[in-house]
Amino acid sequence: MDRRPVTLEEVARIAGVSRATVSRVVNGVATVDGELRRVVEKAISSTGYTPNRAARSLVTRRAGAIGLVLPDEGRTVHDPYFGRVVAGVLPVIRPLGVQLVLTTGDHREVVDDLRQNRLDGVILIHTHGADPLPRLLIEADLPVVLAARPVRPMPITYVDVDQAAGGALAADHLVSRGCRRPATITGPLETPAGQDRLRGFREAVAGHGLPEPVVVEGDFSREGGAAAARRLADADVDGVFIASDLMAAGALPVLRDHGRRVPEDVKVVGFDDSSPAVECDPPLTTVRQPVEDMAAEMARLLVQRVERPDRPVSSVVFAPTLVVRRSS
Amino acid sequence: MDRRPVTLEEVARIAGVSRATVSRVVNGVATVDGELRRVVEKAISSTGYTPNRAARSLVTRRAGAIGLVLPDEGRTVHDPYFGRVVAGVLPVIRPLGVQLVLTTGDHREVVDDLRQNRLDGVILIHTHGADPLPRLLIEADLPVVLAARPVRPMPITYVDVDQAAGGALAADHLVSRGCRRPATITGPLETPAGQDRLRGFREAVAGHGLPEPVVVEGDFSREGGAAAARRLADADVDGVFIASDLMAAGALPVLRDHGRRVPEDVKVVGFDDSSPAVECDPPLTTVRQPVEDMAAEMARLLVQRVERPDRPVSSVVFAPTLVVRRSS
DNA sequence: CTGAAAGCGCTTACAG
DNA sequence: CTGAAAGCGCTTACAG
Repeated sequence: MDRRPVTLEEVARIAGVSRATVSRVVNGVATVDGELRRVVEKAISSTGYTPNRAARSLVTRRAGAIGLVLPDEGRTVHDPYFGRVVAGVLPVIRPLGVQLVLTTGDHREVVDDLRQNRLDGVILIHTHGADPLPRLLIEADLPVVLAARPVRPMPITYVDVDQAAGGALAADHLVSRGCRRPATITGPLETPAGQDRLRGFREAVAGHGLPEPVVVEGDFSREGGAAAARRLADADVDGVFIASDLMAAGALPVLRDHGRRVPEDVKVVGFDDSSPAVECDPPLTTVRQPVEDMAAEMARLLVQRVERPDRPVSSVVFAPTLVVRRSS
Repeated sequence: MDRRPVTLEEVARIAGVSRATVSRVVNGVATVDGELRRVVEKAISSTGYTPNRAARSLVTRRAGAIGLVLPDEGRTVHDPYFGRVVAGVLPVIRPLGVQLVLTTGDHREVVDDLRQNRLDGVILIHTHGADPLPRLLIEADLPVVLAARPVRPMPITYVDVDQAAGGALAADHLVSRGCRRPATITGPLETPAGQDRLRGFREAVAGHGLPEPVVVEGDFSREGGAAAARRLADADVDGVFIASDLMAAGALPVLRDHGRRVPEDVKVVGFDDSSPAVECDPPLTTVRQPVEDMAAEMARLLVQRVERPDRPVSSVVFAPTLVVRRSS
């Protein structure tokens, strides 16, 4: 049994043409004569030929692979968000013959992999303000796409959800449910997501002619949500927009302990539609990001960037949706 | 600014030796003269040389990459288990210069990737009994490691937790907490995990001189757990081993609705130590698999298999541990 | 122990 | 439009 895969050489011999011609057909070069093309295509399918990517890589200096950079901390890998990103990226790149490589956020390694053509570009998820990697990559002019708007403005391609629109969605929903005395537990206010969700919520509340909402700053963590809820438990509010499901999961038991029933006394809307949203009691109404779609778009933008590095950077912002459950 | 990475050629010129010699030093061939080796090493570090993997791949017929095969269903990607696997594999293969490629379970693609040297081997997680992929890979003699013992015995390398020992751990704990009338909600009894957890639990219960436990078959799902709990709610039992946290999360509200307090009236032990275990009310005592360690071992076994395909297949079984929380 | 040389399987100017 | 040929950057028999 022959373990050696079919090569271009063999296809060429069978089709009675040169290797160059087969190569052109494989790569879809338009100038090949129609009849010849047909002969070659038949030879390809009869042999089951697939190009050897190492050989191709060697001459094109393309890896045929993009990287998904995880934070150094294993922490975020556990996040279901991560799986949704993968589910969005894969269907876009597989048909292109591009592989998805998982890599940790070690800066040297990422830059090295890119420089040495082991990776054609990278998708960065969960970068924080202090992370120097985005700027490093921009300065080296290496293809990169961020999964969120960077903390400080920079000439980089990113894909994000319209955070402010998400806050507004929450406000509109609470109002439609009869809330008149709104409050919010925000994310960390030094992050774009924290700021924008608050701004959107505030503006929509004002748009409904309601009083300025009570604002307590949180930190996106379960404990942070619980702490913020303690400060809110005795306030005169009847609806709370909590800027992450995880914080909401921390807040719910606190509200209950203070005798505030959800949704009867106070309605709650979260953000993310992550697993805590479903596992909470009651299950959370929440703002959902179309993560799979966003990830697919990141993959498309990255591939585009790899193929046409000269193109100007462009970013894309997606609209969030509301998932209604029993907490409101 | 020169974007071209340093090549073997340049290092050889700088060190005043042939390319072959540099190659030998890079690959740790022992026969190189000590002095020469030092000169070459200096040239390497002064230039920051890293081998071009496409070129190397082309001649060695090794991809320098292994695949992590996800189930076709995007479903399981969302599982935190997946992230723990990645966190375990990466530290093992990075130092070896091996990449981790994510791929879906399409059989043709997996076999093709392996045959065409785009992947040196694959790790299969979440395969079920009907999945033909493991057998396909064995028959083609392609390197593969399973994340669990296969449903039907086959000559394949796998890494698993000692499921029976996990069941015994649960039994011992319940008994030590004073339970005398045990019950269990099992996994699907056609799976090895379902069978073994039950067997281990039963044997340990018998070993303590207690009566045969009440057994209700479940299916590892939340709803299945709830359904099984309804059949158990009015039984005369004071301790339940539930073979997955997810089922336990479904069972807990049912028990509560039937007026059975956890842990006062009935103690509960789950399995997996997954996120539902923490998010349950009360949080679950549960059997934990050392997933990161197991994943690291899978990576090691796979790399070994790639390097020495002749070696006999061996598998590894890890011991589970008990995580005690408030449900017991 | 070391080097000259062949060759891995492609792509791509360059002629024609 | 097509082919002959060079070349991508390595590894590895093969001599010496």
